[in-house]
This record gives sequence, structure tokens and C-alpha cells, in this order.
Amino acid sequence: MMDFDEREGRILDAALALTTRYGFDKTPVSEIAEEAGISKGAIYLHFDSKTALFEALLKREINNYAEDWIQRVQADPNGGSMGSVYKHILAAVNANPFMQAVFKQDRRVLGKFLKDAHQLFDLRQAIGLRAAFVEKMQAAGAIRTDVDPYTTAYLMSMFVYGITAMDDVVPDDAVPPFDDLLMAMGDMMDSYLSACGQTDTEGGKQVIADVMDVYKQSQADEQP
Amino acid sequence: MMDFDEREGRILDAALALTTRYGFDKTPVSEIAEEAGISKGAIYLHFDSKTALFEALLKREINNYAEDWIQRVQADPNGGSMGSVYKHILAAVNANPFMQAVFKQDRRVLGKFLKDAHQLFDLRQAIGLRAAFVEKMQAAGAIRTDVDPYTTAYLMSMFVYGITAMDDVVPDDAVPPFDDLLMAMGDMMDSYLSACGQTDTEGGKQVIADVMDVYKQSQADEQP
DNA sequence: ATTTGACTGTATAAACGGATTTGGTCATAT
DNA sequence: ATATGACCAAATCCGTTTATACAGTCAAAT
Repeated sequence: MMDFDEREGRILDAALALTTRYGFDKTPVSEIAEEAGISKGAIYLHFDSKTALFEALLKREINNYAEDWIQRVQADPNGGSMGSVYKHILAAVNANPFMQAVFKQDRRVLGKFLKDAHQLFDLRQAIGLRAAFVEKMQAAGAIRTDVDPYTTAYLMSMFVYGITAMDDVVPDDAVPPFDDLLMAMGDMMDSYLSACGQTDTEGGKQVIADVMDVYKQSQADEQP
Repeated sequence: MMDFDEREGRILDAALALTTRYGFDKTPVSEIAEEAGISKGAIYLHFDSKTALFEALLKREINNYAEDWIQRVQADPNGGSMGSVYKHILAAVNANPFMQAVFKQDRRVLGKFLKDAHQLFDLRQAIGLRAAFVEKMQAAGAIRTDVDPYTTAYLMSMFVYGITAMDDVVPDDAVPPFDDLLMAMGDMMDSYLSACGQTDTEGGKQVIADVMDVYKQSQADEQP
């Protein structure tokens, strides 16, 4: 007998592929089933509705994305600075078309889902989390303390939005290599937030590790 | 007899007000005429078509906007840095809803005009101009020379885009006071681009003044 | 000379109804 | 037990028709 959870994963995989390609509105449940290699009825053994399925997908992808950038940060030997964290966040977004659609509220991909359950992914919350992170970094002496955490967090969110949404508006050949943007953004963040050399890099690493632990813990707690 | 040019200005004023409010597609020429206090036929004594009228409006507003931020820079006692220029650019955009619509390619306002004559305002060109400006600032020793001018210019454009387009996506009460964002962005720019204190502020002022002169000259030449 | 606004062909929108698609169910099959 | 796919009602699409709005013109008025 096949593992139930594993199959649920396959359903979400199918939904991810089809939704990012054709959009929520134009992907029938039947096609998700076909792509996942099961029947339509089986889908409803896992999810109450198409909307519920999509909510699960959204949740999973947010987690995948979070885990991705956390991994990138941890793999980075000099990953103690705000700029490096930020760089890895951008890289993680760039690697995930679905999350790009979420961040820029792409109507083509999110479709009717935006109108129905648009409370599910509230940017307000994301900004709030980032503001808390900035505050912790300040408390640890990892970044300068004379900037407003919320404004800083808002700007960080705005950069993520700008960098992903901008190419809807600018011709492809006018966009610089993504890695260049990434580096520049990271350096910018660091030069802005560091108090000109006298910052505690180790403290920063500690805060980052702590925040990640808290996050992972909250994820683990949610399972039962 | 009333001044012909003055009336043309009134027509553009009317078009500006109605277009930013209802959008290009949904503002009939007849209403522009009414708002300007003249007849529809009179409009066609000034412009060949509705599109031509809009092109003239766009041109005028771009110039007004440019003059606005130039004035702000010149009025600023410590306006020699890249960050301060940038701050004033943002302030000028923020004060001009029409230009906001242009920069974020707002389909509600620009409507069908985007499809027809979308070559008229090419972001590519704006980025190119900014890149040239960055290069000049580097040559003058006003900012560090180890950043790529085009990438930097792209980021600057991206910030303008992000800061204006972001509020389509974020609840109003989650947006920090605009002045705070402005200050933070300016400081960020400065800390990123200055080589930690050893920059030539006077040189920067000179470059800025030169570039503005060139621009104003190019505007003056275009009249005949 | 200027300016006007009624006029016209075209483009856009609204109304409509029939065909098709699709979310969700459940009797049947495995 | 678990999974399936035919089935149903509701929503969506799509071609057609009708109505409306509009850009641009021009004979008449000022």
C-alpha cells in the first residue's frame, strides 16, 4: 500500500506545476489528478475543496521557501550580516516562481484565489516578522540602532517586491544579471546597517540561528 | 482674444485631472473639453488626435517632474550627494500621481495607450540616463568607483518602482510615513555609494549642476 | 478667423442564451 | 477499506446581437 502522505505530496507537486504554468483559475482539479497519476475523487480524500488544496500548497511552498533561504544562510561561511541574510532571501525567491507570484500578487497565477482568501498571505505579517528580526539584530549589536526597525523591514520587503515585479515593466534585455543585483543589494544593506566596521558579526550569527530555531520549532509544533 | 498657448495649457490641465482620476480609456475628449471650458472641436485645433493630446500631456508632465526634482535638489543646502538627489527624485514622484502611474505602468490610468504607443516612455532610457549620471559621479570622485553603474542605476529605478507600486499590494496602514522611507532610502544610497567619508562632495555638486544644465539645454533646444 | 456642437461610422460594452467546463458527490468497483 | 469516474448543478465560456459611447469631421454660427 502506498504511503498516503507521499501521495499528498505528489498532488501538491502537480498543483504547483500546473498552477504556476496556467494559473489557479485555469487548472481543473481533474488535471491535477491526472498529473498526479490518480483519480479526481482521490484528491477529495486529501482536501475538502480546491481552495483547501491551494491553501495547503501555499503553506507548503512558504515553508519550502523559508527552509531554502535558511539553508543558504547556514551554508554561507560569512553569513552573519544582515546583507548576507538578505541576499539569500532574494536568491530563494528568485529560485521559486510560485513564491514570486505570491509576493507580487500575480493575478494570472493566483486568479480568483486572491479575491476569496486573500487573507492567507498577508504582507503585513511578513513585514512584521522582518521588523522583529531587525530589532533582535539591533539588540545583539549586529547592526546600528539608530534606524527604525519597521521602516527598515518595509524597505526590505519592498526590495523583494521591486526586484521580482520590476520585470513585468522593463524589457528583458534591460535587466542586469541577477547575481549582480543580489550582490549589490546585499552590500547596500550591509553598508547601510553596519556602524562602519564596529559591528558584532558573531552576535548576528547567533541571532540568526536563534530566529531560525524558533521558526523551525513553530513549524514542528504545528503538526499534531 | 485669449492666448492660444494658455488655452492649450488648460486643456492639458483638464486632461491631467480627468485621466489620473478615470484613466485614459474612460475620459472622453468631450469631457476634457467641458472641464477646460471649451468645445470639443477646439481641442482638435490644438491636437491632431486624442493620442497626440496624451503624448503632449506625457511630455509636459515628464518635464514638470524633472524640473520639480531639480528644483528640490538646488534648494537643498547639502544636496551634493547621490542620496540627496535620490531623495528628491522620490519626493517629486510622490508628489505627482500621474508620474506615479507612468512609472508603475498603471493600466487603469494609461489604458489603451500602453498598447499603442508604449515606446513613448521607455524605462530602458530612464535607466540608461541614470547609469550615465552614476558614471559621471564616479569620474568626479563623488561616489565609489567599484560599483557597476548600470546595476546601480537599475536598482535606483527599481526603488522608485517599488516604492510607488508596493502600495497596490500592501494595506494602507502597513505603509510607514513617506518621509521616513525617503530618509532611509537616501541614507542607504549614501552609505552604499560613499567610500566611507572620503568623498568629494563639491565634485558631486558640480556634476549634478552640469547634468541639470545639459538637460535644461536639451529642453530649450526642442522648442523651435 | 475662430469656434461650435450636431452628425457619422466605428469601436466598445451590455444582453443573451446555448454549449462547455468544472467543482464536488457518491454509487459502484476493486 | 480505498479508489474510481459517471454524474449533477452551478459556473464559465463563447458566439451573436443589440445598444451605447466615442473619436474625429465639418457645415453653420459667431
